[in-house]
Formats: sequence, C-alpha cells, structure tokens
Amino acid sequence: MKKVSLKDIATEAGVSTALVSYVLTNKDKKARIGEEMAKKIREIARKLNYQPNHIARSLKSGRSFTIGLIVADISNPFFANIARTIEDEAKKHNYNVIFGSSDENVDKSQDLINVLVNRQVDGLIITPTEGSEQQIRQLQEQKIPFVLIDRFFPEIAASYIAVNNRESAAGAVSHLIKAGRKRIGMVAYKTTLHHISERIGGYQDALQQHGIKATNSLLKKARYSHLKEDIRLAIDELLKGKHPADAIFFATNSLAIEGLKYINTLGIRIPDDLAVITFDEGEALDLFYAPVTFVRQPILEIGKAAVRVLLEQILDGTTTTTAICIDTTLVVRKSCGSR
Amino acid sequence: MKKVSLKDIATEAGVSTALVSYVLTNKDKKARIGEEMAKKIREIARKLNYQPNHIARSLKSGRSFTIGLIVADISNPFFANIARTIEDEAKKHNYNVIFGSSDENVDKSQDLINVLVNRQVDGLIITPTEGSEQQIRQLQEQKIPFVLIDRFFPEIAASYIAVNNRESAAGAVSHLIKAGRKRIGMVAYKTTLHHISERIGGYQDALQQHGIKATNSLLKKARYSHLKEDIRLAIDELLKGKHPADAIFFATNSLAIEGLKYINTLGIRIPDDLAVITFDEGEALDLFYAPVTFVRQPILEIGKAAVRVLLEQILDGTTTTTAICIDTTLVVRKSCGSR
DNA sequence: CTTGCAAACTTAAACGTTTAAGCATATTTT
DNA sequence: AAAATATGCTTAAACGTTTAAGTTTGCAAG
Repeated sequence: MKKVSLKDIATEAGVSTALVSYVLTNKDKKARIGEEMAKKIREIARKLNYQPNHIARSLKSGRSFTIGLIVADISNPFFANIARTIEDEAKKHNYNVIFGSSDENVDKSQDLINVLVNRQVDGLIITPTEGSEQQIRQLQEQKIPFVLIDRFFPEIAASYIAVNNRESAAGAVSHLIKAGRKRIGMVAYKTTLHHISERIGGYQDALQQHGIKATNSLLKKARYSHLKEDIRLAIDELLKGKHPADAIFFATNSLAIEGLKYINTLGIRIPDDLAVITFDEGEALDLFYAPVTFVRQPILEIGKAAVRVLLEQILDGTTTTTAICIDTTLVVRKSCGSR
Repeated sequence: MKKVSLKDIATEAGVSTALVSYVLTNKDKKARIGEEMAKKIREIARKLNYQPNHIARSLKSGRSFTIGLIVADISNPFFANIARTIEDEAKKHNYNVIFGSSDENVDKSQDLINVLVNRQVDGLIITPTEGSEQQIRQLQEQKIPFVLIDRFFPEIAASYIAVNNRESAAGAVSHLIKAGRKRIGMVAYKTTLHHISERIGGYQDALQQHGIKATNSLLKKARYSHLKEDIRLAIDELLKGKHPADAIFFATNSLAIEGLKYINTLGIRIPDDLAVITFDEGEALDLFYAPVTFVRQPILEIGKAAVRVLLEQILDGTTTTTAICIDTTLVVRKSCGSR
C-alpha cells in the first residue's frame, strides 16, 4: 500500500496536481478554485487518507519546520523537563524537535550540530558545553539561527536565555547566613562555563556582603567526568578538621544528589549537623528526609522563551540577538533548619 | 551565504552534478570515475564545505533515516533514559530520533503518530497508552514499521520489547514474604494496560504460592490523572485499621515516589513500620533514607533491542513480528529490612 | 461584435539529490 | 581490421510538493 500523493488525488479527480495542492493548502480562495471542485478534492483526499509528504514540502520551501535541541545531559531531570517544554512549545507552532545529549562533551556537541544542520533544522537551541565557542562562532558565520540556554559565552554576542545566576546564588547563600550558618562551603563543577563562575561569584558576593571572608578551602570543584570521586573528596575536605563546614551550597542538582548520597553514608544529619542548599529541583531532593531548599529555575519560562526567540529569528531572518535573563525563586524547605 | 549544493561543486569543477554525486557518495569505483577528477571534486567539496542536503536525499530515497519515538512520560527518568539509549543506539546506525511524550493520553498519542508519520519517519518506537489499540492496528494496516516497548497488547500480534512483568512482580513480593512480611499491599495504576495487569497478577501469584490469601482490600489502584490524591487515599486505606499493611509493593517508580512522599509526612518509618519495594529505579529512591529495593529493568538492553528489531523490520521490509521478553533483576537495599 | 476581464483550471519549473541509461573515445580481444 | 569491452563522463528523469505564469472559456462592457 503505497503512500497517497497529490498525483493520486489529481488522477482520481481528473485534474492537475496544482489544483489539488491549492485546495489542500487552503489557497483555493486566492487561486479562484471552483467551490464544488474544491469540495470534491477534499473529499477524495479524505477518502484516500492523504497525508502530505513533509519532506517534499521542506525541500520546496527550504524550511524543515524542525528545530534541533542539544542539551547537556538528558538524564538530568532539569534538562529532561526543558526538553519536554521545548517540545510542547515547538509543537504549538507546528515545529518538531530533534534532540541530542552532548553529555558535556565538546566533540559530541560538534557531532550533534553537524547531524542536525545536515538534517536541515531551521534553527538550534543549545546548552553549550565547555570549549564550544568555536562551534557557536561557526553557526554565526553560517547564519544558522540559534539560541543558547542555561549557559552562554559573555564574549560572544548571541541570543541566550539564562537566569541571573549570580544574584540567585548570592540569595541562596544569604539564606544560609541568615539561618545562622557560619562556615559555608560550596561544591561546584570544575569548569570555565560562565554560569558556574557566576554562581561561585554570587556565593563569594554574599559572604563578603555579610563580612565573612571567602576562603578557598571552602570552595570545592568536581570534574564532571569524575563526579563521584571528586565529590567524596570535596565533602571529606569540607567536613574534616576542627572547623568543619556547617553548610554546603551545591551549584547544581546533580552535584547535590551525588553529594547527599555520600553524606548519607557518613551518618551526618541534615540540617542539624549540616545545612544544604542547591540550585535546581529534582524529585530526589523532595523525597530526601529533609527536603532540600533550592533555587528554582523557571523551566517553563525558559523553554517558552527559547522557542519564541528562536522562531522570531527564523521567521524574521534577522541577525539581531536577544538576551533574556530570568529571575529565580528560592524554595525554602527543611534542609537549612527552620528559621 | 547560501548553502552549497552539488550544482555549485559541479560548476566549479566544470562537470555534471551526476559525476559529483557519484564521487561524494563513494560510488566512484562503481561508476568508473577518473581518479584525478574524483580527487579534484573531493577537494572542491571540502573547500566549499559542502554538506549534503538530507531532505533532498530523503525525498529521492523515500527514507528519512529518522525514527519516531513516543514515550509515555519524558519526565519520568525511566523513559528519559530509554529515550537516551534509543537515541544513542539509533545514531550508531546513522539514524536520528524525533521524540514526543504522550503523557499517557490517547489523543496526544494519536497526534504524535500523525505528526511523526507525516514527517516520514522510517519507523516508530512506541510505549502505547491505554486505549490506543486502534492506533496500533492502523499502523499495521499502513504497513509502517513499529516496535512497542514497555507495554503491548496481547491480542495484537506486533513486535514488542518487554520484561517478564509477572515473574518479576512475583519475585519482588516473594522477597517481601521471605523478609517476614505478612500483610503485603500493592499500589498500581488504574489501567487496563497489560504490563500493569501482569504485575498485579505476579503479586497475586506470589501470595498464593506462599499460602496467603490475596484480598482486594490490599490492592489499590490510582488514576494517572489524579495521582497525588489517589495515592494518598490508597495509602491511608492500606495503613488504617487494626491490621495495617506491613509492606507495600509499588507497580512503578512514579507511584513509589509519590507514595513515599506521602508516607514521609505520616511519620512512618521504613523499613521498621513498613517495608517498601517497587518496580523501576530512580535517583530519588537511591537518596531515600532507606534506599528502596527495586526491580531493575535493563534499560540499555530494552533500548538496544527496540532499535535493532525496528531496523530489521525497516531494512528487510518484512512483516514478521519479533517479541522479546527480558529478565529483570531485584536490587536489594534497605527498604525491606535486612535479612 | 470586439475587447476586457474574471473565473477555473493547467503547465512547467523548481527545490537538491540519485541513478539508470546513453554516448563518445580508447583499449583490448578475436 | 572488425568486434567487443572498458573508461570517463553526460543526460534526463524521478522523488512530492509549491507557485508563478499561462490557457481556455464565459460573460459583461464598450
């Protein structure tokens, strides 16, 4: 049973394919098609269960109505939910999403970009990995519309959607200070990515603002590639000595979850022995015996904004960049002690 | 900067596009192209940074090298990881994945199928929703290759990849019995989907096998659409009365997570007051103070098998169905008490 | 009864590939 | 030396759409 094409309908109706095309794309008014003929064609189309061939359409129009999405890690619920939001939002505009996960790997990122561009996506939404500046610049040269999310490169003028990481981090740390914590440690990723630097900056801002000296011994960085080991080490170091940390600020949910898994094994009680706060939500953090206070990034808003900005760029064909910075909210729960 | 096409290369080299096509698709041997000409063409292609237009290629070949994936809920880590595995596996075979989440909604499922089929996917991998039998039958009639995962309809002969739900569930429940639990409740979804029925069946099998009478008062079903409320109700009912349940078997991870969130608020201690066991993993279950014993479904294996079976069907053009049933493993942790 | 124009359709080219078939020219086989 | 085969390339059609431009017919206006 071959696919039904315009030609089949045309033959059945005894007319040209052009006529059928006009009718089925609702240009019958503009193209002055006779009413009864239009009706007849629509009927035959329904009878034969005609489904337009999207590929042929794309070839003709030069647009695929597909956007490519590259997330840093699809198994992270933050990105999974971003992906879902973007998919939903794109569908509202009759766009589809092809996605891939770069797993924070710059080569995989390049591969994905190549594949998606070959597939003629009309634009890209990307969480750029560390060291992918060149890839981004190349997209600009090729005039391929794209929007960065979650992270961006301050030295590259490109559209992006991000949250005010610095202020949000500072807010989280201030919360710890107000809850009476004195020795506040931070666990971040070892990366040059701007959003992480900003979160670290915010941590330091808050300490300074409250007259606490930020010492390097309380700032720990874990490699994405050696998460488990590095986190164990970091937490060991934070909690050892005469003056152990009495609070930890995790820069992302994956860090927090790994960290808490380890903390659990140490018999340390949250929030009595240690307060914990993190960026990003996650079911694991809800279910934790002391539900974890966290900085909520408005995923829905981010996803919607990303699609909106990208589609504007695609439709207008403009090169103007739009940078959007969204506020977060601090969701206070038990992990920092009651106030 | 327009995209570079075969024609551009052909013009630059002073030859026909056919020649260029032969060379760049490595059919130069077969098509008896001169060596130096082949070299020249390849050089020009590199110089102009030629990227083949996948859409044109698809139109010609009638194949899109894209598979459509419909999961039941992308925000569920089980499906997110399935999606990731399938994407990776597909990429190995030079296939891309377009995905969508049906959110267990039969209309959304139909929408997704339509969209994906219009996009000319070469085949589909689907977690069918309740009531989607007709959709599946229609795919069969249209001779569109597809593979069901996670669930299937016993009355429809179609390829599927699933786990031995009944035996796995029975194993889990046996584990509870061996751990000394007497009054074992189960929380499942209110659905006619076969995999859930099987898990319920396995629960009953195990009870019977150990000479315990399966009573309906210990079997609770929650609606997907009213998860929170129904789970609260279910758990209230299981734990009330003179003879409250001393163990609960959750049919999926989403049920377990919602259930445990509520159980947490009741001040009930796991495993002392109540043993808990569930299907599927999840970080939340790891981080729980009593890490939850669970039935592990081999996600990697499922994803790989799905892609393999689907590609076989696509390539061979056969209509033969392949049903694969995979074993699970019980991962024992603290939530059922130590043995 | 022309001319003008609107209505209802058709023609044909185009999008970027692939590939069977064709056509010279050169080389080998008989 | 004629016939067969090899070599290196071109032509042209095809995939399923879209759409500008063209054609035919009928009818009202001049």
